[in-house]
Amino acid sequence: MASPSQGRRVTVHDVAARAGVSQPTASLVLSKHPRARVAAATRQRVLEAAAELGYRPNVVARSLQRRRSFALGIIVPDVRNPFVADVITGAERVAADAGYAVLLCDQSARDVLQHLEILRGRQIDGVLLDAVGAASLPVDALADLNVVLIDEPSERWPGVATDAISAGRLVAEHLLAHGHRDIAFVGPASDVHAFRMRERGFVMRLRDDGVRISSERLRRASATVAGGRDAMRRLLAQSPRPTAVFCANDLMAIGALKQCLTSGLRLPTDLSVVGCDDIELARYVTPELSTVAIPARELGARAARLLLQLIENTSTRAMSTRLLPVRFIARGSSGIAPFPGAA
Amino acid sequence: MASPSQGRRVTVHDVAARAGVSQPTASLVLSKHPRARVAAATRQRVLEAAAELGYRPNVVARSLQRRRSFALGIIVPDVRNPFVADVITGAERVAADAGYAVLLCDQSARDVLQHLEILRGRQIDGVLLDAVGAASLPVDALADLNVVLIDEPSERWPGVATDAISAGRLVAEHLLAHGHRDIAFVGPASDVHAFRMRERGFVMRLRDDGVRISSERLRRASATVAGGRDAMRRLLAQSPRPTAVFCANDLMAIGALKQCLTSGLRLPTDLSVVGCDDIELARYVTPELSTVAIPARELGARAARLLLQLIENTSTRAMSTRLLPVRFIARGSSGIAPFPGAA
DNA sequence: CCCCCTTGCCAATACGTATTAGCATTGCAT
DNA sequence: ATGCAATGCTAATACGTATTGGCAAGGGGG
Repeated sequence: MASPSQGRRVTVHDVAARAGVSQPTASLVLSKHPRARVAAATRQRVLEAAAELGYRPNVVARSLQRRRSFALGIIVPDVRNPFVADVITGAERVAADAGYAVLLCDQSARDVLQHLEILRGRQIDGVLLDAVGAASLPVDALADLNVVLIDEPSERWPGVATDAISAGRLVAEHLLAHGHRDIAFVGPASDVHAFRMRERGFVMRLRDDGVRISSERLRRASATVAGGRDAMRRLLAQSPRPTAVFCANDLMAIGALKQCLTSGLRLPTDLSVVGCDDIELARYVTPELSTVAIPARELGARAARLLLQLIENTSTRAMSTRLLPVRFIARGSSGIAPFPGAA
Repeated sequence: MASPSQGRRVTVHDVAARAGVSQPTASLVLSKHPRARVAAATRQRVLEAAAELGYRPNVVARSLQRRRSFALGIIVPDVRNPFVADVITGAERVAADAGYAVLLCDQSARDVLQHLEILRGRQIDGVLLDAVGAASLPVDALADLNVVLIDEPSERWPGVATDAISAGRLVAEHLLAHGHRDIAFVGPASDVHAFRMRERGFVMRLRDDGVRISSERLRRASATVAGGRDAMRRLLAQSPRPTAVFCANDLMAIGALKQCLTSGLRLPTDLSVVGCDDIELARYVTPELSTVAIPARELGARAARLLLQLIENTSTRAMSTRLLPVRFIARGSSGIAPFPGAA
């Protein structure tokens, strides 16, 4: 059994010695594909010795030799965003099942370029980039790295994304169908593709019906509850106020919704608020938040699978970024537009 | 400048060659304490060569030699819990500033023991265990590892914790002061210390005032919104129903609160609900959630700092688990007990 | 002027694993 | 018997860095 806590860990050499074979032979048995040229009896002895000594391979040494670390990095804007947490969960699960470790790289701790340098130094096998403005990175920032972009389609790197344009469009259609014409949008100023596309899909679909969003109604805010709250405060100070507001993610929407209640408005009677992501808590605010369901876990899981394929070169160079479908979910925070001139 | 993307990365040997010194000398300059015995001119040449070649040390090789990986593991129950995400954020920040990478180990991907084995194999320098029932682990599971327990005081391992007993007590005092006598508790069945202590502080303080929680009023549920919602559904099915409910964390409280609204109850008129953690969203549900503020970021940050001290042996064997203070926050979800017999 | 001590550098080795090339041994067909 | 291929193992080396011990050169005190 495992030796209690000897000062020194047990290595292949120890196993080899106990099994009465050379180190390479032990290594062959313990590391390689099972079809390696080793006699059955020998293999048996090595495996027994390893078990008896409680041998655990030293991944660091293995990494040095194989020039592979069996670890992935995942760079995210902020773990505290529930959507991001879901993506991470999906990715970590897949990575773990494949025997890979996950290095968490939060942009609130270091910026992207620093994270990338660190990951390079650690001989990381691949990197997942979630909602990083990859387009705005220096050209060679991702050079010679296995990279999968999450929610950011690109010609240059493979990725997995959601159908963000549709997300925006679905919200627009919902609001138009409920008679809204004076509509506001709240979104981050970032160059994150998913946010930009949600906005674009939204704006374009509205335009198709002759509805324009005035610059007053277009509010930039950080992608957090506080950001949504502040943006909504500004919107409510306008007269007349819009009859509907689309926030680019649920956190902002929840902040916006809260601000409405604080200001004494009733939802959806006085105003409709719609978010995007369908984080779990969207169902738990009052009124429940209308939103667009984005398969976050699935997104993370697929991204991780794609990255593993790239790493293991199983891929047929499948650079095609497939778009995961999204689905509008009508809940209580949105409804029929109030009679014009009510503000 | 950095070479674009040569097949081979630049090593100390390359730097040494370009600087016209031996590899050990280059290594000496590039790795060691600045007071190493190297002539100023030589050091200068090496540094220049390194800069010109864009040298980045290979952390894997360094780890093998130093038997240190400059990486920490953090084992958490679930990244998707906002409280946990906050802890992680605090810890990662400190780790990053000290040059350590963070391996995320979510129990939804692997169980604790597996994570620990993986971390061992990676020659991890230390492990943060957040809300893991460390007491229930096999005795030698943490042997020869640098470990800091988060929110789980122990004689055997150093840790950082919050004053969970006080958290429970404060809630009890709040409810008692508002005239509540028929009180329920919702908490997980887990052996996580913080949860147990919140419960104990709560129950004991109530008992001091002669208030007991009947077994009917003591609901076990998973520490999620869904768990809180279901538990509350059960409580509301009881007749009479309690006048106040304390949920062991905010997620459960938000679920419980939502269930009340769904059932047509008004808060806090008909029922008081109190949570614990003060996650950001507690302020954004309606009514706003009364809760106990727990300094999650600080918790993570301190834990990481303590762990780094252990690793670098700077510590004066400070095993004393200090309790971070907590603070009750009264918001709209709790108030004066309804007139007895209203249910 | 010699000795010793300091300073500055390098040769050799270690860390633990994986891989390559090659040496015996065996079995089989000629 | 003899050549040849397959089989089973090992010696040697590599991965990139850090460390140990020691060798030369220089400087100061006797």
